[in-house]
Amino acid sequence: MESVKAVRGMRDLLPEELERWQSFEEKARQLLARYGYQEIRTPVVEEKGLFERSVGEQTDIVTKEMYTFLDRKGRKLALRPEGTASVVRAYLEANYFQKRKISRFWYLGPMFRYDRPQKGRYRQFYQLGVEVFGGQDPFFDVEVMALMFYLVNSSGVTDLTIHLNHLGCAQCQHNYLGVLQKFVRPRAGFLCCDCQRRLASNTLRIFDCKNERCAEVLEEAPLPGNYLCQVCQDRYEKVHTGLKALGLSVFEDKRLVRGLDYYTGTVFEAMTGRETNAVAAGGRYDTLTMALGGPAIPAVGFAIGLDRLMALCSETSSKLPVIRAIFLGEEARKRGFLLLEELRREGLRVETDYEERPLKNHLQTASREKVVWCLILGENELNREQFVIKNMETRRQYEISFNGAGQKVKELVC
RNA sequence: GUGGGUGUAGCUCAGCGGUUAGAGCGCCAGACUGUGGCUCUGGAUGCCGGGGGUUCAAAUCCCCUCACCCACCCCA
Repeated sequence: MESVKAVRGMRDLLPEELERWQSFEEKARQLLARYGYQEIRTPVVEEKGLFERSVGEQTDIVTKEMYTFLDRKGRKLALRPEGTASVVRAYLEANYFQKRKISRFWYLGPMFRYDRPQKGRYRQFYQLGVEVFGGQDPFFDVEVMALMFYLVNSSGVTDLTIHLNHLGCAQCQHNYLGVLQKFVRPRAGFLCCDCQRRLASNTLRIFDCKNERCAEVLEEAPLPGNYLCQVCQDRYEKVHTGLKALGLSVFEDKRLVRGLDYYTGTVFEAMTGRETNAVAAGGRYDTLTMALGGPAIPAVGFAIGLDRLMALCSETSSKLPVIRAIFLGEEARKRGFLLLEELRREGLRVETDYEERPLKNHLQTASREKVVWCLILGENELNREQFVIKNMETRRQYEISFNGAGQKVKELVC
């Protein structure tokens, strides 16, 4: 019979790998708490329309990468392809904008996109994201980027550069698009077919094209940064100097644009030396709350691609030392079982296979599995009301009496 | 969605029309009855990814399919 396998693009996170994830998540939670961010959990399933209205009806994400389906009542639903839309929806639905001036949220969870699977790209992937609502000041942008920087840093990936650009407010964007189209239209014939398509649907994205001829054509093209109004220009300057003041590595990338429609103003990506893909990215989206039927609330946020980040870092977690218990004889086994419970209550990690095998055999197994501490309990020890703790690396042994065993073992191994 | 590569033992891979499909590592047993990593001896391994075809004969050639990897695309 054919065996059942994980669905294409989906994968199991097995314990060995999860250790890295959990260790990172622990540090991330602490960091986020210190910046005053609160966790929010939104459903994996949303109305399809939510993403059409936020991510953008013409974007690839919405037109060809969403998992959509009808439920039994014929509702058009979708597995979320990203996190921001849901958080904005929840923020509006819970009326946070009436309760307090500034709201800071973070989330972590699976997102779904029907992409072709590749390294660091899965159909179910994980993002840790951050969103701030109610703040217009450029310091919010800086705060959020600093947080992104330090979060990524805490994973052990330290060769980070923030690529920074500013797309301008709605008015700047409108003005600039006119200029850009006037420039590109006469040269459209020289662009690749992907870019021809982008021209109509998502003009800004032509700057992302890696095709050499397109790059050549766009060499002379007007850039969004040069068509900013005075207010946007000032804001951009403040963001840039703010990041520099923190000593973060920043690269001003005048050609940086983003794939989601909702970005306005500041946009940024976290790049590492080893990867061409960004490991985290985000930006300001001051008009999104309105697009989803709410009041105008300025907001800024980012998301970290955890699958990519975890593939990059070699996190070493400080785990509890493992104590492997070995019992010789039935009496020792019975008494030992109680001893293990006692040690666990002290917070120690102890395990055993309960098997009746020669001591040599047990030690060999432990040695192969790189277990550092063995607990040995046989008749000899039982008669003296004690047991043996052996360090497999130094080969030293310690005799410990049952009385107050937990504390003594703890001192020894921790 | 487009193009290319790879699927053989638990792992890394060799075999590329012709005996019963191999190596290294790992695994199991023994030498060695309460003290391990070394050594020696012996042992088990497999729908050769799946389906179809060509052939006297297919892991090997052809077609289809599935999965993984790489690049594009997309994006974090």
